[in-house]
Amino acid sequence: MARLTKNRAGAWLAFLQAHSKVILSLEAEMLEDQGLPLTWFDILTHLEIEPEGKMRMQTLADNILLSRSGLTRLFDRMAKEGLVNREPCLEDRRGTYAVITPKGLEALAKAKPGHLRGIFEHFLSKLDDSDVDAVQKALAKVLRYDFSD
Amino acid sequence: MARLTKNRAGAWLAFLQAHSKVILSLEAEMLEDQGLPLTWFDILTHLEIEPEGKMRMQTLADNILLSRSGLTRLFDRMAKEGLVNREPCLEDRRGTYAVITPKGLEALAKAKPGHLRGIFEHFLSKLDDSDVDAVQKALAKVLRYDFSD
DNA sequence: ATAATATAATTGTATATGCAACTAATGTCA
DNA sequence: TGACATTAGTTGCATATACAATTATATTAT
Repeated sequence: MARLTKNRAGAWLAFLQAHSKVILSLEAEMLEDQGLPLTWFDILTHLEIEPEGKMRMQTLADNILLSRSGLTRLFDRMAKEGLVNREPCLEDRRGTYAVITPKGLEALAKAKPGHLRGIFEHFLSKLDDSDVDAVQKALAKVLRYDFSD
Repeated sequence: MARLTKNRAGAWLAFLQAHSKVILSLEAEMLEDQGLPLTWFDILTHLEIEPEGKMRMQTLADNILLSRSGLTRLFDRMAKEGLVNREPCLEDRRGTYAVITPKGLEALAKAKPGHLRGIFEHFLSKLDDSDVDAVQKALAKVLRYDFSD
């Protein structure tokens, strides 16, 4: 294992702290301005990009990194607000589709611009183009699947 | 507001996903190998670096980004395991010091090498020196306090 | 074809966390 | 100095999440 130099420790700390700072801001703003928890926004976003606005529960849970039971409850809460709905899955009758409703699409459309503005305000606007490229390139390596894992 | 180019979106997504991936791995390993939740490790680390191994509850809560009530309960759980203790604060009798115990120091010392190894394995080892510098520099800008906020 | 196994989603239960209310101590200002 | 506001910490209550068990359906092996 290589040495933990000052630069490496600095990069790691900056990574942790920057994430906390930015996410806390975005969460607070989303809740304040739209009355939506960020997880709700996340779900709506994932459903919207699907061709028919629907996705299997399991896949959705994987996408947002939540346990299946966690998703079940979260989804219940969102359904109670009319933002999403369950639909039986005909191909596999064990399964359920998570579907975004018109009201969900509307809430998402309303929330998106502010969220995007927040991402700029708290993150992107602080970086010049070369920073953006460097961060993207470096963190893509972190994400890359590695056989030695 | 500037345009959301493909590169910018990519950097933002990589940032989110890299953080999730790395933190989930580190959390799982810490719990698996040491029986410590990562938040516990965090608390112990913050206390250890204090001159006398102690810190006011409020300050500690701020440092680990937890509500005061959240810390009260978390600290109770850790105290029940003997890793930390409360001490009255003589200068301000409303206050309480959070103190790390010998057992806490021991647990921390035992857990540190593995955690460090994890940070290398999941994050630092994927980056070359120029990545490290670039990430550190870019994310330091994100953290910088900005008067236009 | 059928028995054994695996998978999708939900539910029971335990844990973790935040907000608001509360208590005790401190600070302030008129 | 003494009433009022502020601060530190804890507790009651509501919410969010995970793990294990459960139910219903699908897949596999013989």
